[in-house]
Amino acid sequence: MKPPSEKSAGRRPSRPSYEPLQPHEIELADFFVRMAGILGVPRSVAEIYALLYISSGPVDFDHIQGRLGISKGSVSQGLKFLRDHEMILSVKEPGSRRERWQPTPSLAASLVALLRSQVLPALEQAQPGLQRVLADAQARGSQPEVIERLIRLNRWNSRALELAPLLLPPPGA
Amino acid sequence: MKPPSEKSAGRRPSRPSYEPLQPHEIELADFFVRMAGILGVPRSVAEIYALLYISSGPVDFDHIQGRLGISKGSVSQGLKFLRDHEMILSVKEPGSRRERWQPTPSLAASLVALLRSQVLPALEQAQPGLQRVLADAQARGSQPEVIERLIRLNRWNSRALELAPLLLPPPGA
DNA sequence: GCCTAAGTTCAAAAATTATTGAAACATCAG
DNA sequence: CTGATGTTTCAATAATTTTTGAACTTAGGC
Repeated sequence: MKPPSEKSAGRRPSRPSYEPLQPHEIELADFFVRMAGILGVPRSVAEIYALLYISSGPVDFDHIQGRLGISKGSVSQGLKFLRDHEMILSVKEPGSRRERWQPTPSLAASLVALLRSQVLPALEQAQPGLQRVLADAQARGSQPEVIERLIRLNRWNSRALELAPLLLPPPGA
Repeated sequence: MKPPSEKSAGRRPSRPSYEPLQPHEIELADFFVRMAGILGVPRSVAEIYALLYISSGPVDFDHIQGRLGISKGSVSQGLKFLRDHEMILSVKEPGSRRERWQPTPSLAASLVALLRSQVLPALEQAQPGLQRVLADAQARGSQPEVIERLIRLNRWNSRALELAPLLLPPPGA
């Protein structure tokens, strides 16, 4: 059913063969997967983050692929996502091209950044449109109730855009 | 290309034929669709909400189906979702079985409720698991760094659960 | 109490999103 | 330079989610 003697043996590990996640690691991964799901972040990305989160010290590409049992492509894309959202950091070793990854210090900051990156563009892009919708409704003499709703929506949008930069400035700070 | 005289004519509208969304309505719908997308709420649900939001007075089932050009099933499921999350209210007319729908007064409250309904169950279910993961890590003498992370994660979870009821009490208030 | 309008359900189809893996690319140790 | 290692890309496939529509249920007007 499976090729014998996968783990021990003093041979050079040309294809190292990684252990699958342990029960306690799976538990944590499930938690991250669920939370990520709420924001539409794919399972594989959450699993990668969970693995880094519960590992002592930085983890490299092949370990991630091996322990999670996912493809190179998924690992690459998952790391890209986490990198882009500043949720992980790479630690370069001296004599090796290999990158090793660990979570950024603050999960809270990571989450805020992630939310920002999803919500802000939507708010920004919507701004002119929403104003137009309101003007339109006023021009065509819609019911006061509708006008009132649209005014509130515009106010919300503006306030959110004003507040956003305070939450976490885009570059450094 | 299209059957002539769809709109006027004094005939009884046995199959009323509804207008598709106007440009300004589409604009608003797009906004809601994008925002909903962030939380994984389907397009059709967001569209229904947008239609109610921009309409003067309550809207009935057939209007929703007609104006959005979607199936009965989608309308039914969409309304169920919005009902379940207390985002819409029905207004019953006297001599008719037909229900007519309008948004609840506060979109803000609706959003908070929606978030709650997604996040809370995840936090609650995770609680014992996360505690177990931490205990496990301590038992097996993991790196202090990992232990520290897991402690913070547990604290977060607990605090979120404590704070949640304050945000919006489940029944009335 | 029927009978029909109003709405729901749910299995199948369509649409969307995530994952894979092979080929292309980039980088740096030698 | 060069070659092998480490990573990315992306078209194809797999998995998941959403929508449809026809059959079913329910409620209330007559």
